[in-house]
Amino acid sequence: MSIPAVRGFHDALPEAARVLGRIERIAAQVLERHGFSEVRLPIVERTELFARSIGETTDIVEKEMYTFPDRDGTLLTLRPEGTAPLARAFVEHHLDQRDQVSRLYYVGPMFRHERPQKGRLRQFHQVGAELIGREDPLADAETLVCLVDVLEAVGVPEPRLLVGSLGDEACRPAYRDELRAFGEARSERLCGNCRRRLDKNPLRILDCKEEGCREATADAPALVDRLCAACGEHFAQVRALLDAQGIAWELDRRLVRGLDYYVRTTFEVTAAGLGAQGAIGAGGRYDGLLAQIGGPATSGIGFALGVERLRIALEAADPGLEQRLSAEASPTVFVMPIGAAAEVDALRIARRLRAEGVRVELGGGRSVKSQMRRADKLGAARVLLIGDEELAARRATLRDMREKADQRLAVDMDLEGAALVAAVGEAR
RNA sequence: GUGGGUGUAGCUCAGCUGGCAGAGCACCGGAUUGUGGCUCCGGGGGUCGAGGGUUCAAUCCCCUUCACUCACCCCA
Repeated sequence: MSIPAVRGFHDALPEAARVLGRIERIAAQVLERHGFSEVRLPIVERTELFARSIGETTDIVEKEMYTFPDRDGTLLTLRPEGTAPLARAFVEHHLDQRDQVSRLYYVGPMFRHERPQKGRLRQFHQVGAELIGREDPLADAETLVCLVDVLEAVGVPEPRLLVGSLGDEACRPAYRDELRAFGEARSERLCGNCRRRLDKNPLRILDCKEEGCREATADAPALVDRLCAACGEHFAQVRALLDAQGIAWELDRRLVRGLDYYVRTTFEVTAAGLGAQGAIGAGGRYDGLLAQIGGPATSGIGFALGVERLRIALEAADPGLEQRLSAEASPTVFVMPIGAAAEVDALRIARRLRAEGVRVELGGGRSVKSQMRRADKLGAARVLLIGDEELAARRATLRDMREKADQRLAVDMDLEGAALVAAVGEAR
């Protein structure tokens, strides 16, 4: 291989890109329907934005960021997630002055320097939606409903929605201390990793997949049982709203998120077929984030979906999806010039058909046989053949590729618009 | 960052205990001069991931390295 792509940075060739594009398009449609507007934000931000918002001690900031100095020495980072940049733009442009409530979404690449594996790339794409300016439970419920709507429209089979609450500054610190004490009391049963976590981020021991740790923490106190009155009430209302809508969700008593800015409601969606990476989307409430980066004391909640992971989930459940979408992209008409003299008319007719919305592939160059093979391979429904005979008569030969008999119908080469489409399309 | 698996044609892979590198599919051309699919015939294509070592001889054995992949960690 000459110059390979960078590790973890994948090319999406037409077949894959079609599926990815469809996912993004459908998601965007649903979000627009929910009142969200798209924003396009930079891929590069100052490193301090992520350090301050995501949290200095999170895995993302500690070891997963693509960080490099700009020419003047400013530390820049390829965005590892979308919420912090959006919050930055929100603050920078004083969007809170424009409207009490903002609903914004984005689609684009994110970068994390992790070891690649199934469903995990160093450059991947997310569709994210953020509802800023509302702190009432209805906003949480509405965001979750939106997430469910997107998943349904995209066609994710049997998603599992896990919802939990992380409490806030009023109740989490006390719980953290309690959990640390709980863990230290039985630290001999925890794995080395978890022992280390006890000090820095005790909540993580709940997330460990080690059998021993799971057993040791099975009866650990749960944050959802230690919420302060305000958080407890908020969560109860969110749950009630979800239930009233018949949304299928599961309480995750030990849901932990890898970003420090989350408070109260957090959630995660998983789907089958993703190997060890089950999550296709996640999100939560981040009431302190905007103030933390120098903005107004405005609350927000949002989610992000992993586009590549959605694709894996979709294709795991429907292996024929890629092929079907490719077939749909086949040209309807293959315009085939035979000889240089026919090229002018072939190109013109192709343009006329396309102007009417017909998918047209223009052939050319090679023998009739090889052009026919190509038309067949592309899945063209009809071939419009233009050679010397046709030029002389000003009538192109039309062949329906589904017919086996060698029938030949003539199409007036000087037709335009709907008449041309009718002549080509109605011939059988 | 750690561990396992795998690197042979564009793709999927075969190649027994070292002895000149193969198949299927794909691609290109032909089988009536301007008509596809099925069939038949032919063709182009390979530094056997890279570097080093052992050997008369290495795709095969040894070392190193790189890549891909799965898993851990963590996450979309």
